[in-house]
Amino acid sequence: MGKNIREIAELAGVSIATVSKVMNGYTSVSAKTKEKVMQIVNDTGFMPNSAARELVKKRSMTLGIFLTNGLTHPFFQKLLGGIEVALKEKGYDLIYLAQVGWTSEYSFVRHLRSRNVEGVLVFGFQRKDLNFDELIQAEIPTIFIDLDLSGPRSGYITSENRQSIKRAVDYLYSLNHRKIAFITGTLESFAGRLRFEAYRQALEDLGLPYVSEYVAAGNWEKPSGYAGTKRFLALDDRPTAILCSSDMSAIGAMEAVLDAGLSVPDDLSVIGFDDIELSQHLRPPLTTIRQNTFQIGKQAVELLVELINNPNSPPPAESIPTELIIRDSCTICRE
Amino acid sequence: MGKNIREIAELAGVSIATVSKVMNGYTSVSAKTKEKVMQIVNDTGFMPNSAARELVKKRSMTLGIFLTNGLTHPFFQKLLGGIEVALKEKGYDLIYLAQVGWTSEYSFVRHLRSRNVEGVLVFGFQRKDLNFDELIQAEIPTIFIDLDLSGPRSGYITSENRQSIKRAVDYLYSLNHRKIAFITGTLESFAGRLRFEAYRQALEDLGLPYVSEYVAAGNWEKPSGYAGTKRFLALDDRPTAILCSSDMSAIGAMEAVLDAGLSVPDDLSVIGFDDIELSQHLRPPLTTIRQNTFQIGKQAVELLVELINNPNSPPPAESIPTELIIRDSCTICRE
DNA sequence: TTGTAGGCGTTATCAG
DNA sequence: CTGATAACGCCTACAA
Repeated sequence: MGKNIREIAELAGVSIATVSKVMNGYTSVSAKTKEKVMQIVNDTGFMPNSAARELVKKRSMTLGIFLTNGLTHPFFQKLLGGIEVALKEKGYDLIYLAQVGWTSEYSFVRHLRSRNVEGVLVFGFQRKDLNFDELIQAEIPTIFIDLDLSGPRSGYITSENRQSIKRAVDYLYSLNHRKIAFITGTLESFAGRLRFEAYRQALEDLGLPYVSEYVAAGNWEKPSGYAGTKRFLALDDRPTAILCSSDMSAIGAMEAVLDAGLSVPDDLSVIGFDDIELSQHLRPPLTTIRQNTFQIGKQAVELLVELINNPNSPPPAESIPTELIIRDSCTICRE
Repeated sequence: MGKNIREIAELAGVSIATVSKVMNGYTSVSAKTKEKVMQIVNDTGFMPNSAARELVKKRSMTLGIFLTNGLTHPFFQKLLGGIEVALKEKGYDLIYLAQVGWTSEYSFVRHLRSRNVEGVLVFGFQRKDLNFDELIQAEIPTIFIDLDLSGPRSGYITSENRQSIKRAVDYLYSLNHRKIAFITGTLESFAGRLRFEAYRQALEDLGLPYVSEYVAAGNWEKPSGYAGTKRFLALDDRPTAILCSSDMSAIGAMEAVLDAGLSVPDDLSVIGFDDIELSQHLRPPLTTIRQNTFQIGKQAVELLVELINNPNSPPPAESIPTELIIRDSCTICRE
């Protein structure tokens, strides 16, 4: 069934070395022998055993992926799409290690090494989730997605959070809003912190006061948006717009407004962050900041491969631009 | 950095054979040497090179996965949860072969073999999509998910479509509905056909007539649900409930009802199939049939491993029960 | 242009 | 109980 290089060599009437040369595209093979070998190779469907090749070449053409389990967020889907495309381009396969657990005796890093994984993609984690030091210190090329970690052989990639938030605040401002509330994401996360900081900064840039009542701590999820908004609505001096750190929390915000007998956008404008599939189907369709998730995935792989091939390339720290998608959840403030 | 077995042997002052024996849990090693070796192993973080091991043992402890839309498949994430658990249990890793299309010169099967993949999970395909014969005939252990294909070394696993649909129809019936419309999934697909058949059967079981105007051919997607429902609404004798083959088409159905100035569930009850994340956030929250995706993933791996380890185990054909999640999109029919 | 042979890191057989 | 040593399938100097 599984033929090996020796059998191919025999069938073609040449030596093993010659077959190997043909398979690896060496030029020092006469056209005639090359053709003869290829003939056999195609007939038999021969393909070199990757384990054997790995052993001698010390390259597995395999990238590892390490993600939080159970994350069904649409964000990850698109990310994977981008990863896949780049994988094809670069000729790598992707292995998912059913880790025995990060801390166990057989650590993740050991597993990676044992599998000869050339590089790793990490996403869905927050800084405090795990001790990534071991991975970084192992100097296995690594790209963290949405997590600002780096080391001699690792770096990160993320959406341009700062600019995005600023643009959204500016947009609201241009719509005459002056009382802009904010619902944070998880503040333990890189993106959550950054977006919050950016909100404060954007306010300051516009000469708007920072009002702590206008900020609600959230966790990306819908209920936190709902709860925060409810609190905003109970204020004497209500905000006129709410900027949310995620679409899901924006959806919660919209529901809270609705449940209070008010309208989006007439009584309150709402902006989300992500542009998940659902957002365009909402009523009203949600104005939001679209992350170029596909691009993030694609570049993550490209950066990783660069890191692999170039041992002294500096730790990457890439930001991917976002886009403000204007739909119908914001309107001019008439106050 | 990456120590090999020889260095471990030297450090421990034993032969490589002994180290190997310790690593593989042989009993023919004295407690003392074993301890000494383990000491070094733990200190150095040594783990045998899997490529070398693979070469001699002819087992890669690797399972492959093959998905329709690649990594982007919507259910992949959910499936992965279950897969991961079983993977851990069984000690396998999962590899995604990105560098190859099904039809290319270097076929999928060749890649699988070259990578020494022990078994494959196939997901998201319809029968006509590809010629799976090559895979089946290659006798590489395979589990098809939601596709009723099998061979000497392959079988399938799926949700219990029949029962699920029957339960939904019965539920509608218990709510006094007698005119129950149906939006099909792609009829080329295994699940699509089965669900449709089950709908007819359920009607018959209840002594309800089959009305062809109450059936719209869909393709799982939202627009097909929208279009079908629009047609239903134009009927003189409108149905009072719509059973959809997927949540997405149910969402389309709900929108069509809304756009017609009617209400769900007061004017029309709607049921979906899948219980995607989005469904609980709809207004009204969608009553739907939840697939136990986790369990499917988990069992798929378990069946596969069984197939791998037991060459003459019969082709599996497993059905995983579903659950009717009752939310607010159905109500009692007052006609 | 072709072939020979050593070595990649392990496991497994078989003597000691 | 321990240790040589021959595979495993392939790549790559080096020799012919």
